[in-house]
Amino acid sequence: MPKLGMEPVRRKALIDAAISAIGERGSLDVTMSDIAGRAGVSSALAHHYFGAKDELLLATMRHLLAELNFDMRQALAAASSPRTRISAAIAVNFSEKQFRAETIAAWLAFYVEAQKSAALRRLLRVYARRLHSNLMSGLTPLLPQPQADRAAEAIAALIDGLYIRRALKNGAPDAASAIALVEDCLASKLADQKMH
Amino acid sequence: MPKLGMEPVRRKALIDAAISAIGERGSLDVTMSDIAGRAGVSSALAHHYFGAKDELLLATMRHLLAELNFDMRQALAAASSPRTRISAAIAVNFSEKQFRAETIAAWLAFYVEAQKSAALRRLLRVYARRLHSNLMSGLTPLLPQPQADRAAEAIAALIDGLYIRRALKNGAPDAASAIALVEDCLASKLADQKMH
DNA sequence: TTTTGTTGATTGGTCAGTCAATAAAAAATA
DNA sequence: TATTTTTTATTGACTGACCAATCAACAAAA
Repeated sequence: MPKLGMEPVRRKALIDAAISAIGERGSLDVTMSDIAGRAGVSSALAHHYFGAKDELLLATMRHLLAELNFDMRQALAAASSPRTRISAAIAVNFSEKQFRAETIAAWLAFYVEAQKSAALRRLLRVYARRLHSNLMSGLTPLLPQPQADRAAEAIAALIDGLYIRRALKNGAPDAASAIALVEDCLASKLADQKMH
Repeated sequence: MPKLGMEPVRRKALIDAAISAIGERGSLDVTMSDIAGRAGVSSALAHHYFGAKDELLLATMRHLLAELNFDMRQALAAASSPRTRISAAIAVNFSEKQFRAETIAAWLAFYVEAQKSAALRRLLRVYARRLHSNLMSGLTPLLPQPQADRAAEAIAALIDGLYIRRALKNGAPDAASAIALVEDCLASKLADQKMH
């Protein structure tokens, strides 16, 4: 039985600690010491494994993105029809794991930071493109191309908007009503199409 | 002719400088020196008039809010029917003056900061409530209460979402397509209602 | 004995906020 | 009007705190 090195363990712990710290503070200006402290190690060690703060933050964002992507694939795999694919793609963003004060705050903070960091901006664009294409895979069978495209755009904007607005409220996030709002908008668009 | 004191002049200049600095950097971590420098004064003077950085930032947010409010009143006054009131309330958010990279970045940064600062959070809630009620004044004559409420919620979230997504793109903001997207969503909802 | 893991101490830089000093304008006084 | 006094406007220089990043040293495994 090969003993694992400490590196992956520490990296994971530090990334988790970073999410927690960012979520609590609500922004990216958390100190390496704070993050390292939460992970139970010294700040020197965080530097040892990640080199610089930017890298740790970037890795953290990548982690968030990867988790969302994983959940998304899983949800889509379970959906059998185009219509359920759309709903699945929407629901993932408001799942128990994603739609938490901590995660929401982190996403938001990264959005802001993306204006400074080209690397982050690139990552967020990847996410945007993926969401769009996932939505499109369900929408194109139901709507003509231009409408489908516009619907996907609207849904994506709605999701981001609900995230940002959620950040202003206090108390536990209400995923159900958020989903209902998006679904309602989608239903309108689909019904609208059928009329003609 | 009473000579005006310098105070209001400096305050205005510093607030403008703050917006410019925040917009350029894309976040609130701008230095007092930077802001003061843009306004052509020393950082000591900025402290003299505003006391602390927080206060300057708060005043800046208040300024942004007041301007939006002013534009909104003007736009609503020119609208004669409920339907045009809704469109006016939407369009203001994407007007030449509001929907600029600089202003968008500042709004976004303030949203994030609001998670730390209760005072900012309160201000943003005022804005949210105002937008909601302005939208409702146009929506209630056209939709039953619960649908109107939901539509207002959706429109508000869409606007915020389009702001945040806009911040990720580069190049000039495309107000026209943003408005079209929101209007399209609204049209769907109104048509949807008529069907029943 | 080499590699891996870990830290305390240190450094260099940045920045908010303070303060004493100065200049300029206004008001009060002679 | 000419003068002193007070108020307003402004700054350079400084301080105290904080923090990312480095490094030499130590411990523990391999």
